[in-house]
Amino acid sequence: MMRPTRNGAQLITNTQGSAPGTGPQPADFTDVRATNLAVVLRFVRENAPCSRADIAASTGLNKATVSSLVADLIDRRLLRETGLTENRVGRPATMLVLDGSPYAAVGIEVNVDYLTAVAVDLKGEALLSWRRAFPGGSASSGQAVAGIAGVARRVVTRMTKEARQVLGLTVAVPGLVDLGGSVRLAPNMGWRDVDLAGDLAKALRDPGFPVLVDNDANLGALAELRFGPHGGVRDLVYLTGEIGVGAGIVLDGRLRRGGAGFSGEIGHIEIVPGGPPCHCGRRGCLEVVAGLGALLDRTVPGGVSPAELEPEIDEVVQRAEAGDPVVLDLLDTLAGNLGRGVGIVANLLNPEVVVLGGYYVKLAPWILARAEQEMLGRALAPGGGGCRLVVSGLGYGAAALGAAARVLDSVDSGRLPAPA
Amino acid sequence: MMRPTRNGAQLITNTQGSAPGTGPQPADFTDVRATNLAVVLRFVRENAPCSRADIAASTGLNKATVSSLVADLIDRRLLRETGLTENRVGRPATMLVLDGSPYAAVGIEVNVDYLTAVAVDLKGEALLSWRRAFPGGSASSGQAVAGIAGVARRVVTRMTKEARQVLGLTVAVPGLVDLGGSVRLAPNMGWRDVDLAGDLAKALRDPGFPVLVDNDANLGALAELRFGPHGGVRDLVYLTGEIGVGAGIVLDGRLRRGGAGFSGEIGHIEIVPGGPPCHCGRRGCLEVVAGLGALLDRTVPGGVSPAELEPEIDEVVQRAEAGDPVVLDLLDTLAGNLGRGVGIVANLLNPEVVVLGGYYVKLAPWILARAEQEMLGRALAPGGGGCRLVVSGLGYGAAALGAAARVLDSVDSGRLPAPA
DNA sequence: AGAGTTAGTTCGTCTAACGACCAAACAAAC
DNA sequence: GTTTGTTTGGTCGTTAGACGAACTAACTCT
Repeated sequence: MMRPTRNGAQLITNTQGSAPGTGPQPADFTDVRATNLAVVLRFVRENAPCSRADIAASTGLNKATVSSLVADLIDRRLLRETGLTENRVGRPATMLVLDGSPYAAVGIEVNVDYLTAVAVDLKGEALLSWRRAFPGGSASSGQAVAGIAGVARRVVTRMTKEARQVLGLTVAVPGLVDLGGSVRLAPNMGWRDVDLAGDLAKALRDPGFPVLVDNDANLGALAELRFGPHGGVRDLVYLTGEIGVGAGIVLDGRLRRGGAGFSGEIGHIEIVPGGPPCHCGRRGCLEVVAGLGALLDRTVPGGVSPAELEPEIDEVVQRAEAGDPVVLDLLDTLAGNLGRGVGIVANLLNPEVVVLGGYYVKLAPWILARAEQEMLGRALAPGGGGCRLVVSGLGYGAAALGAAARVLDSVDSGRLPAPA
Repeated sequence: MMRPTRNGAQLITNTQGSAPGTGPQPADFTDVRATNLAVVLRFVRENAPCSRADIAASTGLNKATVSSLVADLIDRRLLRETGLTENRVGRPATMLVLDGSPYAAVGIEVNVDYLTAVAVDLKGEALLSWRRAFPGGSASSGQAVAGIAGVARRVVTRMTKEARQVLGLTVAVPGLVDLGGSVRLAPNMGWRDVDLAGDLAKALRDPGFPVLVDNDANLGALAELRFGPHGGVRDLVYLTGEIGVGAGIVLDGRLRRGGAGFSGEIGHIEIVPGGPPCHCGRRGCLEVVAGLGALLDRTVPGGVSPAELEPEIDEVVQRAEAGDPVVLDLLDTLAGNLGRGVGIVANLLNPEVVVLGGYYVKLAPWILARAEQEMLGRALAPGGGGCRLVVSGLGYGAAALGAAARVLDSVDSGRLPAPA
């Protein structure tokens, strides 16, 4: 059997908050070990249950090496042996699966009116999913930090009761988050320059696990990458459909945050020159012509209150289902503008998939086709360069799920818990 | 002294045309060696002349390891020892520099009317720079391949005469190039689905070095990254200013080509809805409102002929220098539209630098300030998220230079020539 | 001359991948 | 049942190569 080719390889580092410009890191044996442990872990995640022999055959690693790596992963309680295979020629194989019981990854999504917390095990299966009211828009950032920390503590104690070790906590915030986990600007929350990652770590008093903060669209993209139906996709853009619109950009399999961490601000791209004014001070931003604010302003009497977005969207859906021509027309216009934004993304980034998330999911029946058609008509590459426009199937907690996925990603890329 | 932190590391592969979806590659000792050889090579490139001790101190590698790695690189004729240091306390250091003499990297830039070939040594210093007329727009793709191959052969024999081994050849093409080096669409050249990389390799009959093809904007970005004055920048966008406008996108230190290789098609983003028609069939594309066609159509009687772009631009420059209000007004409008395009890039990708290349360089005195102001006014992040708009200093052969740089990049990332 | 300082090499240690071999455990053929 | 073949997974010795410590070399300064 042919061994998979070993190409020229290069080491990359993947930490939030590591000193920039330190240049390329040299490699030593521990890096090889970490890489191979991660390779085996990911293989089992994607092919469980599987045997050591399967791993060796598929990855090209030596059988002896695989045995050693698997033993290490079992020591660290990341893998578990299950039963043997039966009714096959030859010695039966002992099957391996991810051990779901000892660990938890926690994600919290902060929003204007509510707060979602999820915990998942190594397999990505949900352990808990809480959603509660949260006066994010009206509270001070200090109060908000206290509130988030409170929820985080409750999740952690719950996990501890289940005898699980928390591997990490990531918080999703709708706004500009820099690479150190500071929230530079979150207009809807009324935040500016809040060191959320630092403050949370302080509030949790040496939690023993990393606390990270990231943009909600970025984490939505990670959620799609891990939990969505996009097998093997390496280039994906996720769009949040809320009052604001944000993009999470994955290229070559990893989030691309830009120089300062502020990539994905598609909501303030000018789509309609001289169009309606945006709260950001400009006009015709994607957000005001394809966000939900514009839609609800014209369908809901008395304007939009962020705290009651969901029932208002539901009303729009009902009226659309009933065939209300005013609503259908507004949705069509929104879809057209959204498609223009997606067209820009397709031309500039050539992703394989653009995923619509947030409230766009509920509106999909009336906007997806038009938006896709608009995108395809605007992309220079024939057929949009292979770009598909699809709807997220992850529901509301997508960013929270992505926040947990970010913790799992750091495990997958070599940051393993120590053996017992 | 503190040793640089070793973060979790992950192996990535970096070949054009490697089978997709093969998953993460496991690492072995040869990968460690290749990585560290590349680390030393890059360090010397950036810090030459330097001693073994310098390398060890800065990279964190052990002195003994550095000695071994340097010996290997000298065997491969990539490094060379120069004189000793003098007048310093302690034993004098033997200084190391890149060995410029044994190798050459070749880049060829194909254009509608001309063809640029450059060869550089390991240091990136130019060995030759040819520019000759080339009936690209009017010839069949077969004739074009023959023409390019002819130039390539002449460059190779010239290099061979200088006792240099050619490490690789990259060809820059203005158009959509897929990940296998096929030109899918090059409107200005009149090409569609030309397997340029394959055809060239065939025409050169087993050349003994890799032949790659890439988009001109992508390679322009690589040229800026390597030869431009942007030390340490990891997120950069390069804009070609020709009749068409293209973008090369570098995020996290590497080109991001998108799912099919078609990223960077900024020229056909709609900037002015309902604006002037573009040859692509749409209206108001960036290319028609900020490309050179629009400018020249209105300043040069009788329209634009691609073959005579340069003198026509020179005339525009002269009239601008003379204060011609019509020209100044047109340039201001162009700058405004360009700035809107750059604003989109800044919002979506948050690069540290956007570099204007091509003929934008000549026009910079009249467009740079306005375009930057427009971009800054459109970026959501304060101060454009740190994004600067600058002018390329590389001159016309930028894409050809970038094509050669791509060859050097593959060396830098571990694809070293074998020892003698 | 001797002390101090810095550069680079040598040597032994250690990690971890690899190849070859082997025992265990089964199915199928006899 | 016995034998044969197949597959799994482990053991053992080899090997690549990074690392640390000790050592030698070559200079400056006093």
